Amino acid sequence: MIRPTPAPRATFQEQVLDQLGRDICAGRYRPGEVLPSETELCERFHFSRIVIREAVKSLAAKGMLDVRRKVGTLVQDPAQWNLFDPDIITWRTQSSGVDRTMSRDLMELRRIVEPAAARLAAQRATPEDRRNLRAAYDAMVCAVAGEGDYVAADLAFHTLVLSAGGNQFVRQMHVAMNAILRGSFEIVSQKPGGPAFSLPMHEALCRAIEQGDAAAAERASLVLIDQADHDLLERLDLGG
Amino acid sequence: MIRPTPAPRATFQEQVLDQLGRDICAGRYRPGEVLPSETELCERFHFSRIVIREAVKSLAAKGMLDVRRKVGTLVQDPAQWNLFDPDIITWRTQSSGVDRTMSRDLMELRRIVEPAAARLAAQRATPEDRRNLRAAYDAMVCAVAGEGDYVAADLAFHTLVLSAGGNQFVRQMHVAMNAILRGSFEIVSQKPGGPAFSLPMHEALCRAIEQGDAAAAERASLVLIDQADHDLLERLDLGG
DNA sequence: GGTCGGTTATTTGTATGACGTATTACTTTT
DNA sequence: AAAAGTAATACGTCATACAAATAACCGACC
Repeated sequence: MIRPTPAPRATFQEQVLDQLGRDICAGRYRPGEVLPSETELCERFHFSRIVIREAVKSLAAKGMLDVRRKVGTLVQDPAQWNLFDPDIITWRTQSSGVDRTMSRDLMELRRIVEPAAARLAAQRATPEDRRNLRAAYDAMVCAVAGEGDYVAADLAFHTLVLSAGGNQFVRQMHVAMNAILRGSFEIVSQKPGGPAFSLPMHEALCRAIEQGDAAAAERASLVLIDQADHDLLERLDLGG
Repeated sequence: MIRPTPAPRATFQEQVLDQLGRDICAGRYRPGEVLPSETELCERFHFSRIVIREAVKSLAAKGMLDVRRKVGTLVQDPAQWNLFDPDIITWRTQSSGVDRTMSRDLMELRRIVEPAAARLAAQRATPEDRRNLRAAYDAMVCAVAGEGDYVAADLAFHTLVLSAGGNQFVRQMHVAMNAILRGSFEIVSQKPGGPAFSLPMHEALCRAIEQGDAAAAERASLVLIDQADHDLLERLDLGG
């Protein structure tokens, strides 16, 4: 379901944006370097200046580039990038396959945010949130039974947990979180009995949020994270 | 030190970008609405299409707009915006003066992230990080003694705490965090003896990180947050 | 010799006019 | 009434030209 290349007939700007974004995330242009001049990029891509300029502007808006007259467009230090930007996350995960540092940072982020999000969800989830969460859990059960995509169902469940607390900044992190969750769930789904084993704790988390039990929700979330970290570290130590 | 209007001779695109960003954050264009067409915006701003288009592209890159052929450019739902984008944070804080929901969400975010960041900092800060942190604390002491800007010094200190853990995603949140910290510190700095009162707990946090005592760092951070929340809630209840 | 000041070259910024293209909405036909 | 065709519309792209900022160079003067 992932589309490695840009949509077949996206606009030219989108194609250039995607290519440059990938190039930078893959390190083909390094921080501090200057990109080729607009005219040179025009020649390379065989597009007009407008197309190149608007792509560059988009990357600058994401904090990846700093464009200055007479000097050119500089690649910014990754600390300046909008790391929660969905495009940047996509490019980074596709290019370097989520490098070791990013994996560690994302695992830490999850451990910091998800239990707190579960707490908030238990305290504040609306009836609709609770229904959606239960529906997402049911979809996971179906997936385990062979009906549907397990990884997608698990991702949807965790995204809902982040949303249900009603905190806009917590919800915003779901794209970044998905990057590490996906890796984790793919490992689980490849283990014989992996998905089935993870179901009970998801059920516990779902029930705790439904019943408004913040402490139980936080505990359940932490157990899931312990399991996931165990799986991921195993894979990382093997040089995955 | 805050510049309410765009820099006097910024490029035209930057002026338009800034104006449109402000307009959207202030609710003068609501989610789901379509912006005026490019030609109409040209007339309003008295700039050429290129200027308008590049400004719109930048906003689209930040997730605020969705531009479609034949239909126009739609204002996206705030859930789609890159809420951690520095520009968006600036526009939101300047336009609505940090509304109640945003304040609540930022306070929660701080309570979730900062104690964990303090933990990480205690565990992993480099010698340079520790020196910088101590220097920032010393600057706060000077500010309390009348030498310098207390709010700026306090902001710098907390930014360093977020950075010292070495987690790129945690560090990235410092701009959002500053939005709520600034409000908090301004209250403190207006209270007689407020800054002086807050110094000892900052010292404790600084020392805990220097000594690698993660639990103490987390505790100190939480105490500071309790104090800040108390101040902020007091102000909010007064309809601030 | 070194510093100051002006000149030049390079790179992005802006303007204009024209045409391409996707998509909605309307109209016509069956 | 449904389907097919058509027209209108708003963004997408191109080519060219010139403006403006600024880094780098060079010469004059102290």
